[in-house]
Amino acid sequence: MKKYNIDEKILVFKALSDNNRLQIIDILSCGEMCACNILESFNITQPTLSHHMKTLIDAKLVTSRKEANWIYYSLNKDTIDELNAFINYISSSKDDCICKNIN
Amino acid sequence: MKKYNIDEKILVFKALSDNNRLQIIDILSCGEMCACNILESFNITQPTLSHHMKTLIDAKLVTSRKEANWIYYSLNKDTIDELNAFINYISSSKDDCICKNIN
DNA sequence: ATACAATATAGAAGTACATCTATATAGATG
DNA sequence: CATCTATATAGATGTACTTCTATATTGTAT
Repeated sequence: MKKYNIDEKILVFKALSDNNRLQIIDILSCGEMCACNILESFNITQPTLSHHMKTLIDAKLVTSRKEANWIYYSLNKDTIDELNAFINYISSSKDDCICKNIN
Repeated sequence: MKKYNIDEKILVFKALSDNNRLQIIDILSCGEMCACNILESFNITQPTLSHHMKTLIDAKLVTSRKEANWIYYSLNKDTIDELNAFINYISSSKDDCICKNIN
């Protein structure tokens, strides 16, 4: 796992471990959207949404852009691509695997 | 997200949100291994490992097989493939997206 | 049968997380 | 400048998670 920052990946997996946040990603898959529009789709309060958006941004799954009164969010496809690559990496046999040191 | 069981995916993401469990997956990527051998690679107690293995099995990321005194664990590649498919699905624009109902 | 070895379960302690209400901030508009 | 609108922060509460020690279970071997 040399070439990956595990702590970053854990942040990403944690961000994806919540139903509301998965739905937010689903919504953003169609394109950029502002917080107030996202909020309409959920039965959560505005501070709760704000908290979830922060979690997604900290995990770099989402980026934000301010325009006038609104903050527009969009998916960060690079992080998603990297996540897929990481999942394939840890689940595939490799030369620098810890298991080589067992026995 | 019609064709996916979100709760199952959340279980998988939670299972992957832990450094020890990611390392266990890394170790198992080389092939089947018994609990006692996995334990050697970690600074955790046997009950803690047992708990982590249960989490991985509940998420269907790992399967187990009993032989004599030992339980052998291996990766469930199907779950990993499905996870990659799911990540691609939620992050891609689609016809049944919730966002279609916004505005 | 008894003792041992591998793994699981119970229960406890501390930490992290999701959510809420109340309030603050920052920028736009009248 | 005062007000309104969109979003963020603070602080509280209840739940979930990680880890431990102690003990139980289950199967093997003497």
